[in-house]
Amino acid sequence: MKDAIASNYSLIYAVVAAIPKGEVATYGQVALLAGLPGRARQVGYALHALADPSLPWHRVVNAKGEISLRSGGSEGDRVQRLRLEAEGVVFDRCGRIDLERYRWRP
DNA sequence: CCCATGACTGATT
DNA sequence: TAATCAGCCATGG
Repeated sequence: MKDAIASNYSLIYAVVAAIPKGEVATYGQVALLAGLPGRARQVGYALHALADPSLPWHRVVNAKGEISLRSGGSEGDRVQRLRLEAEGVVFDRCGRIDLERYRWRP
């Protein structure tokens, strides 16, 4: 899977990198902006394959405004929340984000 | 080529 | 608000 940069992933990464600090975007949102409407799943797949710490992937959450847990039992989910809180994003008691308030609107 | 899996979404109940 | 169902498609075996 070395051809990741040769696929639409580049576009996905570009969109993720364009998310303003303190805001979040859903997978569907990223997919749409990346020119892949309805392919939210592939966006998640792309992020799963990603391993770039300089990319603000933590600003990408699912449609419910929750942190998507990934396989592997990584600590990523925990880090994601901490990073978002560090940017001013507030989680409710259920660990969810108010999308109406923090959702990125380009 | 076929099959199973997956950081998902949206409508419906 | 939460749970369920069906649809989406790239990736790997």
